[in-house]
Amino acid sequence: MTPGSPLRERKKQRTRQALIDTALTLFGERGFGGVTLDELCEEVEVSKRTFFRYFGGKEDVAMAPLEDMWRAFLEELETAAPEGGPLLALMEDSLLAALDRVADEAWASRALTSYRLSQDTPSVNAHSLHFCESTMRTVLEVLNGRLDLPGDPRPRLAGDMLVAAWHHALDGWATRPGEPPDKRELIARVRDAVAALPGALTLTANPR
Amino acid sequence: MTPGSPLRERKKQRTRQALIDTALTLFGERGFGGVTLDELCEEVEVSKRTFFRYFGGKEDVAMAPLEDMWRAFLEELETAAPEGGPLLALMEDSLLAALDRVADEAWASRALTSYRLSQDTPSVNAHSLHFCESTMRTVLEVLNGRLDLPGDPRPRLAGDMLVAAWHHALDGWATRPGEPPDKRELIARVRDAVAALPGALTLTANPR
DNA sequence: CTCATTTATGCCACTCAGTGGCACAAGCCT
DNA sequence: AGGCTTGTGCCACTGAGTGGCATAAATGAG
Repeated sequence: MTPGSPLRERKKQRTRQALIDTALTLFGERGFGGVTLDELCEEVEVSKRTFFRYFGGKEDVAMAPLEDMWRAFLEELETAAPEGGPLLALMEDSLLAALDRVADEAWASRALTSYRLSQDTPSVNAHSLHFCESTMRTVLEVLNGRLDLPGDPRPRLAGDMLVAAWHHALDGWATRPGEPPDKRELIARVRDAVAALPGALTLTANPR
Repeated sequence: MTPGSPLRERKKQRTRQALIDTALTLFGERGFGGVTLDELCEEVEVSKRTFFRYFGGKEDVAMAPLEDMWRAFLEELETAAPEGGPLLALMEDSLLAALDRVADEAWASRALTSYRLSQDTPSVNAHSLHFCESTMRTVLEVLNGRLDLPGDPRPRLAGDMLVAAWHHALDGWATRPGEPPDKRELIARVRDAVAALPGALTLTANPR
């Protein structure tokens, strides 16, 4: 990010990234439950105590790429000029901007592994959902400070809709056949999912 | 439920309910993290090994009332006649039917405790969200078997909207001032939250 | 360059959730 | 009563996560 001055900071970032990369590699090979923290720490040559100074838990390191994106989303909302307009579109724009900013080629591949881990490991999935909801709460607080939002249920419901669209986009992106993972495609899928929301609301089904 | 014949079955249900009641009481007093499973098991006079034959984990016993309701929701969808109509309304009806069936006075009070625990204990919240999503996936599979649904994103997005509305209804219900907890009010709040979904989609905000 | 201060790390011992295996007891069937 | 099935208790074990304290590495001032 900003490898400018502080030597110490760079070391920390390197350690953090080493933990993420190694963790994703090992989890990808043997599954989340097939790797103990002791193994991971030994591989990175770091004490377990140190691991917990970088991550809140085992699940966090597995979801780091996606969590980083959500944090970027939050920053995007905090720094963007408070324009008016449809709330959902506003959040969508910030999400896409965050995605565009944080995602390089390596990110896409890491994010893919993260998502797959979350899909076949209940505790990781649970943690991931919790992180989303938690971030969305903060998002709504930030927006409340910058926009004139009603005290309604509606802002929160709009936020949950964005999250739903995001999850669906990610799901389609991760299970699609072709390699390699591409960030442009993910962006397109987010757009499509958000655009599908109104249709989902009124969808009518017939008996079989 | 059906205390008809098998003595063994009744004993099991009694043990299960004792675990739930005692757990919610203790968690309510000292918080989720302030009670160990050993304490809980000692109180109920059951071995820890037995606890894990009834519940998948510590979080499960805390969320048992709400999880029971979701299971009832699923049954409702499986047994109800497959009528056509707006998908969201269909799911809403089943949810309300399940709520009406499972919730007596005692349930409301237990559910309230459960929800509060989920709100101030991250791991419980995470577990709860995971359970919802997991159930909703099953719901969509069931509906796919009984209704002629498109392969679209839309059914899934509709499901997530219902979940969002449910969460919001529960939130308002749990943080409302008056006592005691009332199931009718919860039902009304679910209706309101679902009705607010279209407005959330198009909500427009102005800068402050 | 050196010393004091700050900050990150390592190590150790500990709690507690969750699991596997096996022996035992309680409900069940005829 | 008899065996048969099923639920329970006990025990030892793994692994995540935490607190405390000593050490080492970066930083800043002289």
